[in-house]
Amino acid sequence: MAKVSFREQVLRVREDAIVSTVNRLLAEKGFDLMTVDEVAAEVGIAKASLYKHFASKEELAAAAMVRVLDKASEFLATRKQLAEATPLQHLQAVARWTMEVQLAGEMPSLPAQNSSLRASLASNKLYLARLMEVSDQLGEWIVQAQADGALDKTVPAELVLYTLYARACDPVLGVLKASGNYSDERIIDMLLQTCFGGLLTR
Amino acid sequence: MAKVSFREQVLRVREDAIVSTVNRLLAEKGFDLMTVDEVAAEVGIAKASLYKHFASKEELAAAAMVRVLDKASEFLATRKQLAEATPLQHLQAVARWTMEVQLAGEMPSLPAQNSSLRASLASNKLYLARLMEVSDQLGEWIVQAQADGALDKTVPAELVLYTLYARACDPVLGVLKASGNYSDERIIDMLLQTCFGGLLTR
DNA sequence: GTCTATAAGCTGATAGAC
DNA sequence: GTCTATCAGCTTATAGAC
Repeated sequence: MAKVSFREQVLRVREDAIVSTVNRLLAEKGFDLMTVDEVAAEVGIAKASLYKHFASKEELAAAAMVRVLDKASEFLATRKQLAEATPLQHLQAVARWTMEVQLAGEMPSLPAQNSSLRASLASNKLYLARLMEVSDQLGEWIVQAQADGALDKTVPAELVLYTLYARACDPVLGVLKASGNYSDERIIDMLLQTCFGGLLTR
Repeated sequence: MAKVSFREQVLRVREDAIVSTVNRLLAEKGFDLMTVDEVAAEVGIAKASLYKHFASKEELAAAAMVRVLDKASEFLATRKQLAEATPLQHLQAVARWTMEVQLAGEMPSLPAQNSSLRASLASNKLYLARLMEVSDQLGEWIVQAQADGALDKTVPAELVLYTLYARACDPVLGVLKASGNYSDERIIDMLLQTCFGGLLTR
């Protein structure tokens, strides 16, 4: 019993090391340029051993996404404690947090559109479950923010949700950072402004 | 002389057929899932012949992007004839046009972030030249729209530009279309609203 | 000469033997 | 766990057809 538990713990620690490495490489180079050989080498195990833990390169990426979604869930939970904050403030805080993660180089960058990954993620139970968990919490705040008049009621709640997700992996962040003209904080402030306030003069 | 001209014309027609096929496949399946074998087969030429025209898979994609940018330039030119339209109306018309192209399944879908393509495009003279051409015209309208008070002056012009480009390949369009809840026109109207007007109540 | 067909080299993902 | 195939897909080389 204790032996099994210990073995399981070792496995969990190793998987954790794998996912950490994958997360970093995905943020650095993206899914295409990350090779499984590279992951195995950095973790310090054989490539075949990797495949004992994860059935495919796609599942590696999915595991990284699950971890990020878990971190997001944590963040949402801490926000929920703040009784004095409005739903809109929660949503803006989440958007800010996702951009901070991205600019910190900790957001896995996956091909958004058609790819082998898309199909794989769409049928990954664990990923979908975490995504729904996060979406449910965000959806709650979105509906509340629309009810209290902060968010535009003519925009469907699902579009608001997708828009927030899109900001979490917005390539514009990277372009602005690469230009070197703005601090990370300024980039995030500007993106929040265009996302919530739009491009038009208010 | 006439012989050379004829030969050149044949080459141009063939390249046109290649780029058309590549454009369609990129829109359908994306860069990753498009294979060079597939392109050659659909065009009806040998793969080796393909490599006479284009040196790599990346250059095939670049050629498709150049074509789209040319179409965009044409569109900008026709808009410029409309003397009575405001700069803001021009910008909104362009954003609408890019979304129409995307929903019509004619927008090449490339991996936005880190990939072999990114580096290749960044050093493709022809692509960069067309991109700059389009950006210059858009930049003119952006500056004018900010000057006449239509666009928010506190948003740097370059961020406005990047935001418009991002809308041209926004994955949110595809997600909304896949949901089946909205017509193409409604999707575009909503995206225009959130892009220019923001999520907040006005 | 240019296009075609074919095949072979290379890299990277995946599966199986040990 | 490692080591060793296998397979797919990009790229290049070779040889023959018009």
